[in-house]
Amino acid sequence: MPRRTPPVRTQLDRTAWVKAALDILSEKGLDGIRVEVLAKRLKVTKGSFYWHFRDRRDLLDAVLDTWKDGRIRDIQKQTRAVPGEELPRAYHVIEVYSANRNRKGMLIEIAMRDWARRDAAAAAVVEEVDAARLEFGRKGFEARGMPPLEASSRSLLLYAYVFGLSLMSCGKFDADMDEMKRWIADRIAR
Amino acid sequence: MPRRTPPVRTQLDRTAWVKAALDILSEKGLDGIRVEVLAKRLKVTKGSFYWHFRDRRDLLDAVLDTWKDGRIRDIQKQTRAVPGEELPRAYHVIEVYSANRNRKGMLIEIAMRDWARRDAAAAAVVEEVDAARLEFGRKGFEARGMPPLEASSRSLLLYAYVFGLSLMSCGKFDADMDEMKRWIADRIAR
DNA sequence: ATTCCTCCATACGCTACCGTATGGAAGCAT
DNA sequence: ATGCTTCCATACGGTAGCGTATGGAGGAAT
Repeated sequence: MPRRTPPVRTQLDRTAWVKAALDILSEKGLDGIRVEVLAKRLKVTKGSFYWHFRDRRDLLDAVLDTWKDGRIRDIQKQTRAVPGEELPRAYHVIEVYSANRNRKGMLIEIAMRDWARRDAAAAAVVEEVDAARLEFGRKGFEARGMPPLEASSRSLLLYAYVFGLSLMSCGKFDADMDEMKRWIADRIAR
Repeated sequence: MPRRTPPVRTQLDRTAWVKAALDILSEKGLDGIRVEVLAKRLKVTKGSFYWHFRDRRDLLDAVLDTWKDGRIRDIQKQTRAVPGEELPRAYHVIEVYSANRNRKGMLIEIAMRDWARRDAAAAAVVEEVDAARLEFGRKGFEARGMPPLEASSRSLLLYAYVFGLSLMSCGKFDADMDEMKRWIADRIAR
C-alpha cells in the first residue's frame, strides 16, 4: 500500500510563495501579505519562508518583479499581433480590462497602485508598466493615422477609463451597462 | 503671568478623531487607521479614544458617515449652480478632480474604494456617492439635449476617467500632459 | 466644601506578527 | 554507514495594536 495521499510532500520554492502573495494581495491588499499568514495557507511554517527569503521585504521585491515581468510580457504579446487590426485590438483591450472575468488581475492592478504610493520600488514598477501600456496604445492609434497628441490622449483615456471603472460601484446606476460600455468604447476608440 | 502656552487644553470630541482618521486614511489607507497611532497624533492616549468611541469599528463608521455627508453636500452644491452652464460645469468637474491640488481628496476617494471592497458598510456608502455623482453628470448632459444612453455613458466615462487617471503614474509619459487632458476633456464633454 | 460628571492617563492581558536560533528529517554522494 | 546539503519545524524574544479596568484631575452644581 504505497502512497495513499501523496502527502503534500511538495517542496516549496520562491515562486510558490510569490504566487500565494499575489493571491492575498488581490484579496487583502499589501498589508495582507504577512509571512505567517502565507505560511498557514501553504501548510508550512515560517521556517520555510525564512529559508527561501531573507525577510518580508525580499518577498515583496520578488512579487514586484514577477508582476512586472508578467505585465510586460502581456503587452509584448499583444504588440506582436497582426498589424492592420488596430481597431478591434483597442476594443479587445477595453473588453479584457473592463470585463468582470478578469477580476483578480484588476484587483492586483489596484493594489499595486496603492502600494506604489507608499513605496519607491513599487512606484517604479508601476510607472514602467504604465509607460509600456500607454506606448502600446499610442502606437495603435497612430497606426490608424491619428496625430500624435490625439493618439496619446486616446491611449491615456483608454487606460484611465478601464482602471477607473474597476473602482466604481456602478452596479445599479443603470441596467444597460453593456450598452453604455459599448458607447464608451466607441467614444474612446473610434 | 497667565497662560503661557494655551496648554493644549483643547477638549477633544468625535469630530477631531474622525478628522485625524481621514488624514491618516489618505496617507496610509484603511489599515493605517490605528487607535494608538491616532492617539499619538492627537497628543492623547487611548483612554480618550475609548471614551468617545465604543471601539475602532465605531470610529470607522463615523468616518464613513462624515465622508458620505461631505460628498453628497458637494454634489448638491454643484447641482444648485445656475442652469444653462452645463458645459463649463462638466469641464469644471474634470478640472477639479484631475488637478493635483485636490490630491488628498483623491487619495481618500481611492482609499474608500479599497475599503469598500472588503466592507459592506463602506461599499454601501461608496455606491451611494457614486450614484449621486453619476446622476448629477447624467442630468448635465441631458440638459444639453443628449439622449439618455449617451448622457449616462458620458457621465460614467467622466468619473471613471478622473478616478482612473489618479491611479496612473503617467509622469513622464508625455510632456504635454496638459494638452492631452484638454483633448480628453473635450472628448468626454463635447 | 462636598459631590458629581466629564474627559483623559495608566496599567494590564491578549493576539498577531517579525525575525532569529537551533534542531531534525530526507535525500544524495562517498 | 557516514557525512553533507536542502528544506522545514519548533521555540524564543520583541513590537504593535486592541480593548478593559481603574483612578485621577478639573469644572459645575449644590
